[in-house]
Amino acid sequence: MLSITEENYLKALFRLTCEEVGKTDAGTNEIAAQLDVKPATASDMLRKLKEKKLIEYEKYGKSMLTRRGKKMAMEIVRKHRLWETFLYEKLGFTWDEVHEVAEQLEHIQSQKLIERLNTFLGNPKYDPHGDLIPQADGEFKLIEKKTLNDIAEGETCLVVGVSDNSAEFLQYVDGLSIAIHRPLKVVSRKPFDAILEIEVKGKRSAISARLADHIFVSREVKKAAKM
Amino acid sequence: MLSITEENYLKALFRLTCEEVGKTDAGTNEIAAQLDVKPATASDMLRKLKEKKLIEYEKYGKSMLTRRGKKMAMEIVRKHRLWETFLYEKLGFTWDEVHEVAEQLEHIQSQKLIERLNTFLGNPKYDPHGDLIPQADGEFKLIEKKTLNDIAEGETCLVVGVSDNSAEFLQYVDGLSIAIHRPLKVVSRKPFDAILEIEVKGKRSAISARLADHIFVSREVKKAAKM
DNA sequence: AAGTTTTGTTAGATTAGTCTAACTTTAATA
DNA sequence: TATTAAAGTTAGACTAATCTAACAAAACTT
Repeated sequence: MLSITEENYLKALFRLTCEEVGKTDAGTNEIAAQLDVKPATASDMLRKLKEKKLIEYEKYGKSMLTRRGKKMAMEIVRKHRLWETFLYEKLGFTWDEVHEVAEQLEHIQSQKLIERLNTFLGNPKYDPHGDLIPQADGEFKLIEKKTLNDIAEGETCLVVGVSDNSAEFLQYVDGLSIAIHRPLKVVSRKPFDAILEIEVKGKRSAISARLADHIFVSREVKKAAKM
Repeated sequence: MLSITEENYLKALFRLTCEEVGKTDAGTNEIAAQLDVKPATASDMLRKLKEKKLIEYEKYGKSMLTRRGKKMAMEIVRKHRLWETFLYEKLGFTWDEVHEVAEQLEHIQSQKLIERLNTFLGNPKYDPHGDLIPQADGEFKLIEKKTLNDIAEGETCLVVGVSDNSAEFLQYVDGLSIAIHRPLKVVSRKPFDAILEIEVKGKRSAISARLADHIFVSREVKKAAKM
């Protein structure tokens, strides 16, 4: 049985090294920053996780999850996202409120609970942020993420997620009516000052390219149906 | 903000000193036993809780909650029982399974979560064990508990709760078809060997007076309707 | 009332997770 | 390549919660 702290290290490693295509390992400082602890603390814990064969790690080297560590990390991420879905769908929490509470709920130990919750929610595939929920059998499809910056002028896309889960950011995008599974049109872009003009639900706003980089989108929407 | 351990001490004190009429304070050994720690450990923590003005305690004396400590303890008990109700009502957990998981869920910190959960469950008054759920405003009606041993031969009563939440006990009473809000008839009793013959849902069983002491019952049921 | 048992406390050790400060290794750059 | 900067580690200290062992106080019991 892992401690809550150990679970958090595995989750951080999963986010940093597995979730996106291309990434494979993470440095100690990067891991420490993700968990908001000092590098010394992370260094120590990485040594312990290596002992437990949950990560691959050599002194002064980068870290990555072992098969076993990845499996456990995905179970935690699965719990986190199922709880987020519960809070959003059943208790009416908003997009930006769910993360903080799910950070606590994800550590509840009960196999039965999580499977019942999954059934209760109707086997959801995505959480309220549009992130894929790992399945009980360990299945998890990696998605090549495309951001708002990849969308050409005049094109409409579908928002599928965000890469910044801070309450500040989530509230900000909510203020622009940006939401999961909602179409978004890139009206125009000014590359040199890096500002995009966008339209969501008939409402136009400006967004910086730096922020647009945190908004993941999927396929173009040819017929901007219910905008 | 209290630690999980501190919350558990407050909850133990609430159970031992507040929940039933008559009880007002608890000894160190009793508290240690409730929490499954050594008396030395409890002694130390009682000193700390006194520092924080959550309990009244003097060296070598008995302990009781202060007004502030009691309020916090009741919030934890409220959370515990709301989660038990959720697990039972919404996720189909059985009577004897809910306690263990609720022990973890009760420590989740989110005012909003617990109020939304309460609404979602339709403002329940009792948990699946028949125990009263403390209300958000701090209201909590003490109930004079009457046990199966207080019921005369030939009389029928209504089961309202149990005082032993161990999985073993809950499974045992479940095996006798004893359940909350279900009528139970005391067919006969043999005072000297302390065995009661009871009838639930037309099924007769024998139960020792020692175990009967852990089964709380309410008013007699004159017409044993749907037995 | 004296002795014994029960109850409760104190002291010192242990573990997990964190920190700071000092040090080492690796990478970047002039 | 020599120096500097960045990244990472080690050592030592701290806190919270626990334990065991030894001690002290209170409560029974003749």
